[in-house]
Amino acid sequence: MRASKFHLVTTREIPADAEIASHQLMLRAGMIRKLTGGIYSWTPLGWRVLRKVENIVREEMDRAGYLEMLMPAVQPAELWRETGRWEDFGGQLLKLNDRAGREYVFGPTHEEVITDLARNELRSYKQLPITFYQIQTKFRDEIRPRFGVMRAREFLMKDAYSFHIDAASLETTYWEMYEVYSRIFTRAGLKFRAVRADSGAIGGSASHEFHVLADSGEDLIAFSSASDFAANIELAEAARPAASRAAASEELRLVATPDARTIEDLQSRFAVSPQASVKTLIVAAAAGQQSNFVALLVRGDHQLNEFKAAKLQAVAAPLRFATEEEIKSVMGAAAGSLGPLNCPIPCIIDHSVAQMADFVAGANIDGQHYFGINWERDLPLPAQADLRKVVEGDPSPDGAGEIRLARGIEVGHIFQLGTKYSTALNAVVLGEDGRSHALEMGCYGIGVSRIVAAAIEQNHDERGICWPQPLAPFQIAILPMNAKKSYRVRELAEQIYQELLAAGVEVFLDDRDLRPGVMFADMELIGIPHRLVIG
RNA sequence: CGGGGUGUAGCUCAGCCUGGUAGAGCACUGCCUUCGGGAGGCAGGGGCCGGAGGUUCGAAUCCUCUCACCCCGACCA
Repeated sequence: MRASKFHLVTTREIPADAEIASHQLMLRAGMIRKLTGGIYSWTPLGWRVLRKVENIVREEMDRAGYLEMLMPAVQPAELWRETGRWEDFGGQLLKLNDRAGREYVFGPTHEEVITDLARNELRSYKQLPITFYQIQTKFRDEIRPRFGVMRAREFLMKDAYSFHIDAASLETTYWEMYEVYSRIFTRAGLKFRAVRADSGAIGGSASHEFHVLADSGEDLIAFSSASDFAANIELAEAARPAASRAAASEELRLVATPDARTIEDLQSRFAVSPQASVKTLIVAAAAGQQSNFVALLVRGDHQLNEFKAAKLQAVAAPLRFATEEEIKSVMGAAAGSLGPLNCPIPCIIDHSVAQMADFVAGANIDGQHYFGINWERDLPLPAQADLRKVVEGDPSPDGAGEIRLARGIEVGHIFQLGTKYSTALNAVVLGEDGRSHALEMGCYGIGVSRIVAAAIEQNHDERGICWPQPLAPFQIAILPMNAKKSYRVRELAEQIYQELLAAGVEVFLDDRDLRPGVMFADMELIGIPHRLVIG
């Protein structure tokens, strides 16, 4: 490719609305242009990179024997009503009407369409297992699109769906897909980690996420220093403390703590270590509970894991924190002076709180704390649960090594769906036993366009993008210096360009007759790994 | 959706408080000089100051409404 023919438009200025490195660099390099909120055009340069990712994904999927196809982006509402997701998918679903007023959705995912296809195509267990996939534009009406193509509303996704006669076959393909995904991210030159995950709105049982590791990642992942345990922090369980509770050594006493509203205040003004204090959080209770609110207690140095809390039977899902007014009227004291002693609503305490002795907590009286609280002596031990986020240094839940934390960008997610969609859509096949069986189903996604941004997040420096070689738009740039004045430079550049082209190398000839510094800066910005300077 | 912020040239931003001929740098066009790390000079092109309404002799500037975008939160590949 010749630069003069490639519409390369780079800028020095950082666009004001780009927050993270990948978004800034993609705009500065001229890879993408925003059309409107969360919707982007890919320029010829950006498209080359996107296609690199797409091809790696396609090659590995094909190699595993999965079958590429293409499904419609626009899907009839009836299908979504059949599975209940017309409502359940929520505001993210982009709903459309045609001229007759018929309702459609622009596909955010394709379980409905593929399962409809499967119920019409698949008749016998002999056709199974089978895995279909497509690489296609999806639309999810994100509440808050941000970071360019990292969290766009319209994006390119590889989605795959497998069908099985039984759960064992599903599990086999699931782990096979796990390996295929690992190969894909390895081939793309990315540092990544697979973690156990919540299956969320897609539904199903087992699920893993694949994260590209980057400090700017929106997700926190926890993994073991010694074993292969790895989980999204939402899911990572805190190991039950092994030690038994220390004996009480202090008297219970009420202490005036005016203006001490936070754990930090207690620490700085009353020399109470966060490990010896308890945080009390008031959340809405699930419908039908004896009280409208529940108090959740975690140790002062810990943080509530809102996902774990929302899963508790007694707690309303989604989680809702009580407002200041609600706290005041229910507890009789303001946040900052709350605690388990004389607590008018049910308490649920984290396992680590159950281990505490001689601890400090609010007295449910404004400006007062109890010091020297001991379970079973001063008050009965309430219900316990795993409530907190794991922290660095916790023992790994599988017993091997300790927890480390890292930031990641979710680029892939695999699910064992089971029969959720096949049952809803009545997709069955005949088994060896001559009976109908609901299809066991798995689904597997990769955010193709997100990978481009994630690769930049993980691989850039102050001068620009440093593509892993398999994703680079070109492998080598030829930069002739001052070519206008030297026919030798021009001829040599042209000759080498032709030779590399003939050899099948993706070569970029900068024939723009610019000053050297400009060429160097541009090539470094767009991240061409190799550079041949002719002078 | 809740909270905060911003809309002036393709980009980054001044100007607004205190109303009076719309600006700078980068980018773009032409010419000259320069030429191995984002050059310099000269001459140019480019704006319904987000939109609508109002106040005023006069509005980018003041007022009202509206739209768009960005940031923080819940959601996700």
